[in-house]
Amino acid sequence: MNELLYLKDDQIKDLIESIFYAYRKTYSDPNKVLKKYSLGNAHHRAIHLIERHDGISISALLIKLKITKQSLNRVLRDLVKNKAIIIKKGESDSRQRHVFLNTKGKKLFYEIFLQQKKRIFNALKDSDSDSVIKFKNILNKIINE
Amino acid sequence: MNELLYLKDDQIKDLIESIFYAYRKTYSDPNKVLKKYSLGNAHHRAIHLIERHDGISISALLIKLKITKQSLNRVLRDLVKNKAIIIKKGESDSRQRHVFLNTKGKKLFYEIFLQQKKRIFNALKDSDSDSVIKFKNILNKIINE
DNA sequence: TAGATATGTCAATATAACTGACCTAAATAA
DNA sequence: TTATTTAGGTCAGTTATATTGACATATCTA
Repeated sequence: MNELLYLKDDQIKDLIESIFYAYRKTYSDPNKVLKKYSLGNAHHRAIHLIERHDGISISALLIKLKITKQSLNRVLRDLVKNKAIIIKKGESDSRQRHVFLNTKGKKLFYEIFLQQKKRIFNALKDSDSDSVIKFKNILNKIINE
Repeated sequence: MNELLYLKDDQIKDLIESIFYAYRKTYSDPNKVLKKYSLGNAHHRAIHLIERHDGISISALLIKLKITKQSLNRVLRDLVKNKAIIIKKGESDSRQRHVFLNTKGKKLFYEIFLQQKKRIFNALKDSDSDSVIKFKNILNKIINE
């Protein structure tokens, strides 16, 4: 199958490199904001997931973040200290904890997100919806492969 | 401009999340291989760049990796110990060092690359070249934004 | 009631980065 | 030629983020 130009080894090497750069740039944009709040990338990823999944449980966070509960605990402790999140006992199952952004956390999330959004928005604004759909599609294929 | 569906905040949040997952998956595939050689992700990124830019200088590596020379030095020392690279003095400017993969390094690179290639190849093999071109295009726009 | 589940925590360690200070050798400009 | 800049190396200490392993506590379920 390697006869296709875009599937030659060198093209795939380039893509692998580009995926790294796209990740690094997208996730370093908010560093100044994070520093202002004395938070790091680990906190950023947690905040992102909590915003996307309001009331997410600890175990669900662990699965998405793929870190140990000891690591997650440090991150959540910092965020509680920072008054960015609140953790509530589950109602149906009180062993579970559900994590929510509070007002300060939401403000923080949007401050972070704004930095990242700029880059993505500017990259996409001149592309047609077909390009964007194909982009998402391939990204998802890479993830789910 | 926010009236376009694919540029709504939630869509952009999804994309930012997907970029992270695509990076994480692509770069965790070779972990078993790396562990076998007692190397980590830092070594992987260096090896990748050295393969792509044979004879690259220390300063060029520093710029691409965006790490300090103290960090890079540790990585290169490990790779020299591992007999994966050789470092030669520059001919025209003997202050400079040029880094090359040797036979063992090339073998190691391809072993690592094979793991990553599988994922990318399978993700792309059913896409037409137009999709792949658009994918690359947007990835590059994100990087160069 | 016994066992499984969800979570928390203590302690030690690893990895990969950082800052800051200082050093050598070689190239280049005054 | 001397002074300065450049390319790179190194010592020491620190930080961020993760790990493993052991153990504790509620709470749910069979």
